[in-house]
Amino acid sequence: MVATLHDVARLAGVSFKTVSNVVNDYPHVRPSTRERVLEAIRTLDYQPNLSARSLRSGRSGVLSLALPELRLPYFAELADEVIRAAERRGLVVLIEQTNRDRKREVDLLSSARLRMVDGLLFSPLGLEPEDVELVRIDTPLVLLGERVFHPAVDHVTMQNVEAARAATEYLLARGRRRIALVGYHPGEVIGSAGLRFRGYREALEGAGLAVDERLLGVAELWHRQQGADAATQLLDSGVHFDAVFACNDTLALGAMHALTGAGRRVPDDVAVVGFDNTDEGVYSQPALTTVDPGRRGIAECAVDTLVQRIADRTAPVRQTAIDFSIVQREST
Amino acid sequence: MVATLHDVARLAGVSFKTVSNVVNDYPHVRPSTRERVLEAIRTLDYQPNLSARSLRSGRSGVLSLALPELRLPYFAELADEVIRAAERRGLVVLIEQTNRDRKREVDLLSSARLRMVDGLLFSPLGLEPEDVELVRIDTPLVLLGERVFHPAVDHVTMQNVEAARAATEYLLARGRRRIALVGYHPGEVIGSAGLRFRGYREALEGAGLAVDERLLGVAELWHRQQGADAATQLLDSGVHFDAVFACNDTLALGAMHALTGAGRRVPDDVAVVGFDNTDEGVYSQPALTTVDPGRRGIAECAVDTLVQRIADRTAPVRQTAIDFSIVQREST
DNA sequence: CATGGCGTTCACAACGTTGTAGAACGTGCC
DNA sequence: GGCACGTTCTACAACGTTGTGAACGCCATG
Repeated sequence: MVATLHDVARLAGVSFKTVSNVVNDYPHVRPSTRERVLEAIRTLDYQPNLSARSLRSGRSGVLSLALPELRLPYFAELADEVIRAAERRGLVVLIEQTNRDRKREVDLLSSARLRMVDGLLFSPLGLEPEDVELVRIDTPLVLLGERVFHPAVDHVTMQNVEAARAATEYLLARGRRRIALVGYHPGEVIGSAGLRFRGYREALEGAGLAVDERLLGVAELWHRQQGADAATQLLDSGVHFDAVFACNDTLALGAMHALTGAGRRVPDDVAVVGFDNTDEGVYSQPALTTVDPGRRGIAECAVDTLVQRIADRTAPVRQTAIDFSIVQREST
Repeated sequence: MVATLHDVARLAGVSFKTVSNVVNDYPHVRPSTRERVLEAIRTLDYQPNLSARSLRSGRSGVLSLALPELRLPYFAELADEVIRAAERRGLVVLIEQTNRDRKREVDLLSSARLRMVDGLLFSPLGLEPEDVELVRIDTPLVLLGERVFHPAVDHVTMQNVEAARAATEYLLARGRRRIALVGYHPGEVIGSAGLRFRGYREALEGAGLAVDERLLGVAELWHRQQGADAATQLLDSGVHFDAVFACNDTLALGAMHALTGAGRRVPDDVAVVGFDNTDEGVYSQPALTTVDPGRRGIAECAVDTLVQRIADRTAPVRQTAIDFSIVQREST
C-alpha cells in the first residue's frame, strides 16, 4: 500500500507531525532527526497525498485553462506556453474546452470543479457583453482575449486594433489598395473580429480609403474551410482585390489555398497577411506573412498575473496588453 | 463564504449525512426531505468540495494526459479528442508535457501528482525499451503509441507497420519506384520511426525493390524544419526520387515546402504522402495525401480502457490496435 | 398487542494532511 | 541554583467529505 506520514513517522520513531515538518522544510528540526526522517521517506517511497494537502491547505497546485478548442493551432500553442509557464512555478494545468459555446462558458464559471483548482485562465468566445458580471467569481481569474472586460478582473490581451491596423498599413505601404478582409463578423464590436476589423478600417481611412463592403469576407468560424469559402466567394463575386488581410492564420491558409486553386498567384496577384504567427504558417506554400501577437508573452504574463492574484486577492487589478510585431514571409 | 454539507444541513433541519445522501442520490430519502434539502442547496448555492470528496473516496474525477508537446498538431488534436471523450464520462483532463525527454517521462511515472488523478494516459517518446518495467505503477495507466509495451499494461496503438506499408504500396501502385522516406531514425526499431520504416521496407520488398539508403532522410524531430531540411538534403545529394513518404504530416509539409521551393512540382515530379491526417494537411497547397491513423478512435478507446481499468484493476489487460485508412488528396 | 421488517435518518469514524498551542529539553545568564 | 529563552518535538483539532452500522418510526403481520 501507499505510505502516509504516519507510516514514515513510525519507521523513523518520531511523531507524524515531525515528518510533516521535514516535508515542508520547517526550520526547527534537528539535522539528525531530519536525516532519519528523510531516510524513512526514501525507504517507504513516501509521497504526500495531494488531495489531503489540498483539503487542509486550500491549495491544489492546479490551474484551470478554459479555451474554445485545442485543435485550433493558436490555442494549442497558447496552451503549450501556458503549461510551460505554470510548470516553471510548480503548477499543473487542467484544460477545459468550451467549443465557443456560451452556455458551456457560463456553466464553467460556476462549476464545482473550479473550487478544486487554485485559479482559472479563461479565454471566452461565446460570452456576451451582458454576461460581464458573471466573471465576478470567488476563484482567482485571469481573462484572456477581448470578448469580456470587467474593470475589477485581471486581464491579458493582445493589441488587436493596433496590430490589425499595422498589418493593413503594411499592405498599403506595399502599394496594395484593394485589400479584402477575411473573417469579418458583421456588427461585432468587441470580439477579435470586431477589433481587427476596426484596425483594418482605421488603416484604410488613414490612407484616405473607404471600406468597401464587397471586400468584407464573412467567416463565422475561423477554420480553414471558412477561409477558403470566403476567398471563393470574393472571387466569384467578381470584385477586384489585390490583397487579403485574414483575421487569423488558419483563415489565411484556407484563403490562400482557394486563391491558388483558382489560379491567382500569391503574392504576385494577391498578397496575404494572417494573424497569430502559428507554426503552420512558417512552412506553408508560400510561407505566410503574419502578425505575431506575442503569444508567449501572453501566456507568461497570464500565469504570472494569476499566481499574483492567488497570492493576494486584494492586489490591484492588472490589465495588460502585450506587444505585437509583423513577421514578413513570402505571401507579401 | 462557501457553503458545506453542514451549512445545508442546518438550513434544511437534517443531519449533514442526509444532505450527503441527497447529493449522492442515495435511494432511501423521503421525497419531502429530499426536496427540502435540494431547496437549501439552491439557496446556499452549495457545491461539493472535490478535494474532500477525493480524499475520502479516493476518486478525483481527473485523468492525466502526458504527451510530448501540445504544439505538435497530432498531439493537439489527440488531446482535443481525449478531453471530449473524458468529458462524456464526467471526467476532466490535466495535461503534462514531457518534451520527449526521457528523464521527464521517468519522473512523471513516480510523481506525487499521479496520486491525485484517477488514471494516466501516457504517450512516451523518450522511454527506452529497458525502461519497460517502470510502467508497472500503482496508478491505472494506459499507454499510447509504440514506444514501450508491457504485457501487463493496457495499450492503445495505431497500426504503424501496416499503415506505413499501405501508404508505400499506394505510391508503388501509382508507378512511383524511387520513394524517399523522411523522418528516418537510424537503428530505431520500436518507435514510430522504426515501425513506419519497417512498413516502408516491407512494401518495397514486396514489390521486389530494395531499400536504397540514399533515399532515407533522417529527421530526429518531426517538425516542419526537419522535414524541409531532409528534403533539401535529398535534393542536394543528387539522388533521384519521384515520391516522398513522410513519417508525419508536419514533416511532409516541411518537405513539400522545400521541394516546391526548389522547383519540383508536387505531385507531378514528386508525390508526397504524410501520416496523421492532421487538419493542417487538408488545406495545404497542394492538399496532402496522408494516412488517417484513427486518432479519434484512439482517444475514445484509450479513455474507455482507462475508465475500465480504474473501475476494475484486475480486469484482463486490453491491448488495442486501431484501424487506419488512406486519405487521398492532391499531393499524389 | 407484541414482533419483525422496512424505509429513513443519523452518529461516528475515518481519509491524510497542516496550523496552533504547548510540552520537553537543553543552554546561558544572573 | 533558579529563571528565562530558544530550539525541537508532539498532541490535538481541524479541513469537508463518504462508509458503516445502528437507531428510529411506522406499518404489516402473526
